[in-house]
Amino acid sequence: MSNGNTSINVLLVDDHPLVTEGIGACLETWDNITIVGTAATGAQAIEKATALKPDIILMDINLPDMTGLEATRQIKQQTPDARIMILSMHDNREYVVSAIEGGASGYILKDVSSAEVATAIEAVYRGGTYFSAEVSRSLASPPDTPKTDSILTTRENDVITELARGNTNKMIARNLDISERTVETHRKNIKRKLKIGTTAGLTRYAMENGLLS
Amino acid sequence: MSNGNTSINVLLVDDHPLVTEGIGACLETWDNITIVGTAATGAQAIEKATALKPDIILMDINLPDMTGLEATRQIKQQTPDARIMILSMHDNREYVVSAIEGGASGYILKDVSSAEVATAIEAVYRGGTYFSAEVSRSLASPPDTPKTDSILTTRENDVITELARGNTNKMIARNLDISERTVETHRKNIKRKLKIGTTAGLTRYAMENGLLS
DNA sequence: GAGAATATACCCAGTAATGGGTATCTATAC
DNA sequence: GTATAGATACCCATTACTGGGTATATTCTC
Repeated sequence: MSNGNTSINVLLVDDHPLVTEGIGACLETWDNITIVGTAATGAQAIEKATALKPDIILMDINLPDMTGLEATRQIKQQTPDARIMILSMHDNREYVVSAIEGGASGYILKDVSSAEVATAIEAVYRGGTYFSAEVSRSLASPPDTPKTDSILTTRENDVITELARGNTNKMIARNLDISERTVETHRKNIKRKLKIGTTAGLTRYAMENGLLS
Repeated sequence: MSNGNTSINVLLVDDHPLVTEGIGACLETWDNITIVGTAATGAQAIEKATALKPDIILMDINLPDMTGLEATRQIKQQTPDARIMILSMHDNREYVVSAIEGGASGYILKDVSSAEVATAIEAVYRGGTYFSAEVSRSLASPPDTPKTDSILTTRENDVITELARGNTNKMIARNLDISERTVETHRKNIKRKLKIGTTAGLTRYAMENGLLS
């Protein structure tokens, strides 16, 4: 990648000097990346972000005084143009979403190569966002709705789904090709099993359990 | 970025020759990117993905025979290691999520610079995922529940909330210190305004509009 | 074979809700 | 003063649903 680059100034934030030095040494082998500073706490990071005005801040999540996410939020508040990438062991969705919402432009797992980190830095420097592959997968897939392992029978699930869609017993009977009395009976059984006494309650249950997809 | 690169072979998929040629010309100015082929349809893309084995496939969403997302899915099925980036005018969340779920490693808007595209290509080539900034923001933030600004009156909101909690008209009357007849009237007005005919429907509405917090 | 679960269907007397109205009072805007 | 909106309340005939049952047939498990 040699199409006219200037040096990207990077501030490294991590409370482990071994990590800071290790990553710093690796990145400095890339001829358009310069490590302009390091910080071991969130407060230091915030201070040096202002003082050094780095192009990119590489932020660990676990800092002794505050989370990297909180430091990110504060830095983005005082310097909205700051480009912050999170470096983390964790790929869980909540962290990733919080990081993006807090203004982070990247989220990299610590198990990737320094080449990938360097590429990520350049990608973010150019205005995009970068995520390790596992991270973006967890971002795209919300946690499954907990489907109860269902105390309702197949037919009862049919009936509650119909009911929650607003169908009368008469309509449900027609839709499921059974008698209205059967619908009533299923309805009674559903209420007894779920200990829910009203149509509104059953509707809520159906929604909360993903029966209305 | 000159730390030991080989050339990245790129297949361009777009049904507009101007786009294909334009992007192709821009990318070829980067000395580690080679355009090894172009395709104007999904079927061609699938065929050339197998024949040319490019490192990266740059896929437009709108193709004449199938969506770029569908072509992506099929290519990933036959070549799971293929790295596909979507090129699109659209930053909407459904497309982005579907692209990731279909196996895409990147999603770039067509309004970004060729430098950003080249960087994205390299980022994806190295194993990460890349998104234009606007795209990752829409990915992190599910659409706000549309809170209607509210065609229901204050009292009507009270009643629908009570109703969705499963209270009978009698109970609602007691809770709100009004007559049952008034509850019925409010209920009629709510249904008319929302064009929703059933308790189940109103319950769903209440849930979807955050009235049951 | 016995028992349980599921699906189907019915009865009874009662409650709950409905659509289509009507009406009054108060507050606000013009 | 007039018109409108919101809150309150009512009437009527009807539909929808309910709790507490009862029952039969089928399938599966022990």
